[in-house]
Amino acid sequence: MANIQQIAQQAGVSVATVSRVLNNATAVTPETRQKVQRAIQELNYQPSMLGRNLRNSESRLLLVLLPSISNPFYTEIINGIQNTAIANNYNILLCETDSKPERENIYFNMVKNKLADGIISMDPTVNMHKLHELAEHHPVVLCSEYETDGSIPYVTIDHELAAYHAVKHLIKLGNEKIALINSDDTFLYARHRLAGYERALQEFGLAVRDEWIYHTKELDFENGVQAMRVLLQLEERPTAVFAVSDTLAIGALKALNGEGKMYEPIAVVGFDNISFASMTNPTLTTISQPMYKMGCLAAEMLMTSIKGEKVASIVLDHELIIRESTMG
Amino acid sequence: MANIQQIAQQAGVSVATVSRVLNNATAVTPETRQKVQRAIQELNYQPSMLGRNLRNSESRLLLVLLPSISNPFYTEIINGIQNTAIANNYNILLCETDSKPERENIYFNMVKNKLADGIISMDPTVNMHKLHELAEHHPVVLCSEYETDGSIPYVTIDHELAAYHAVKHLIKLGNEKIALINSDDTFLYARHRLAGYERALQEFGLAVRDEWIYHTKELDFENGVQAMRVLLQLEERPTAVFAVSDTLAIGALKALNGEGKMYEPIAVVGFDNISFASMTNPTLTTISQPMYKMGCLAAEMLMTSIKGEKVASIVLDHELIIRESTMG
DNA sequence: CTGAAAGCGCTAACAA
DNA sequence: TTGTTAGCGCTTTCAG
Repeated sequence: MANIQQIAQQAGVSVATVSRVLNNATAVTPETRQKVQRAIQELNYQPSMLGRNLRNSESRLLLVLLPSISNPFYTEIINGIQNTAIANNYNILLCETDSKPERENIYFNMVKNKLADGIISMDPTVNMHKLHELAEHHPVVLCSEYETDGSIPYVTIDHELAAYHAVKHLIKLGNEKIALINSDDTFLYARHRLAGYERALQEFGLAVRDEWIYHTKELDFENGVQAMRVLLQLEERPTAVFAVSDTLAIGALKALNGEGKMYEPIAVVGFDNISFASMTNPTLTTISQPMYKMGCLAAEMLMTSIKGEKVASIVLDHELIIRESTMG
Repeated sequence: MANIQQIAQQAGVSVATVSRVLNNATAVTPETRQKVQRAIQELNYQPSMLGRNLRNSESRLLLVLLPSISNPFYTEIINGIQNTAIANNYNILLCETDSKPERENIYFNMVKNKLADGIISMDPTVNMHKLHELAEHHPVVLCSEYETDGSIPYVTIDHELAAYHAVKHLIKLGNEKIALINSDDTFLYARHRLAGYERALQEFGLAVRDEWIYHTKELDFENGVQAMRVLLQLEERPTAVFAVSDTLAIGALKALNGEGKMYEPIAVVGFDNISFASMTNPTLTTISQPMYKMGCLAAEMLMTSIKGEKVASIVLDHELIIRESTMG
């Protein structure tokens, strides 16, 4: 692979001139430009980003941290991030942490090392302490995650309100025994959704019973199946379930299609509106987050932050999508 | 962020010595090492990958090209790639092309530019001509894709044989009218699966009818719904369907749960064994590819190729997973 | 065992 | 308008 020296030689100019043509910064005579461009053609030259980045100390690469790409929730967000980044001549790097601190570290170091210009974290399992440390000297944005007290800018929805709406919908349908399939409540979103669930129940004078609140370790389908099975065993069975993730809700539907068949139907509401949610039987009522938009905004915020400007956090609206799983 | 100079100064040694400590290549006196390590601690130093990479002209980054992360088929493969890469001190960069040539180009350039050391392509829509051009001078591996005549090493299963097994299973169940929901047959895997479908039918003296072969543009659920609807309209309705992707098959099941209810049940076989496949109603019979292993092997092959060694292509075994969708 | 210095490919300040 | 040159942060040869 040719370098800028060879192009200069081939074109009979200096490397500075080649660089000028490359970045069309200052004026170059049309003839000179021609000569250089021909040389570039002939040697099939591609400027080395490594050299350029080292010199400019920027990489135009954005890191996107997520626990796992297996949750389809992230798909649309990533689309938004990617389109926005590319439109601004940035590229993104998808980084799966698998919730492992070592991996997280690798990616944090890439930012510290200038191998990437900034980071968008969508990982609820992230080490917030380390992230704050990183954020002191490097651009960081939280997407769909946030910290109330935090100094790191975020884009999210109001999880408490969304959960409240979901549960209120179930109450309006006449349900009085409503279970919650929640994830690990070390996560802020889990605590907020729990709060929304409780607020809705209390507002309508309904009982909040511990045995109706199930915590899962992860968000896979199987966890939802498991949770629903336990709820079905209860002496006092709930008549409706709010799951904090579509993947869990779909697992719950699966359990209802199996052992649940012998009981009265149970209404289910999920969260995220993943594409599979309209493929299940019954189709799934769920909360839709503006995922694409969240991604776009997160990318914009990060790029603004890279420019050295301050950015403000954003809270977006959600929407309740009513489908068959709450239609009896 | 401190650089190697400052560490050298702080420790009262030369930059060369700092570099030696960093890479513990040649011997350094314990005391000197101590001094340097203390300086590194004090200044919270991280060596710049940019500088290091430029000097070594390697990045220890592997690019993984895929059309879209929305197809869950890729999830496990990526896991395999990532685990293998990290175990060998490499990192991966997930690159969604969205089947757009411009994006493809961006990523190819990253390799040409030495911003990445090699590329694993899982994108059936990739421009093979350009990929070959890239492969002349840079390490490239195909995963789950391949070219018969190609000079690029690949890891895959035998798509023709797998399709043959899937269709044979349907025939053994007594089906004589078997439809195929295929993707765009500009893709090699689509042509191979078609060939397997035809071979099975012919072997049992069954008709291959054009109207039973449906081509979809993409692999989303909706395309499967659409395809099944069309097949249900047919005067001579098939009694079984083989879809070349679980996403399509799940869409087909959806259609069968809807308008298909009025007809006799239709058996369905998918392809890939994505995690959703056991969540549908009925659960989906499908071909399972050893995805995790494919990912591991692809990564190993690429790293071998980066070392400058030759690598041979690999064909792995598949497996038929029988579930409810072919159990009447 | 350690240090001085060259150089990876590029950009930009300065000079001509 | 164009060329010369320093330097981004690092590794590695070559001397000492």
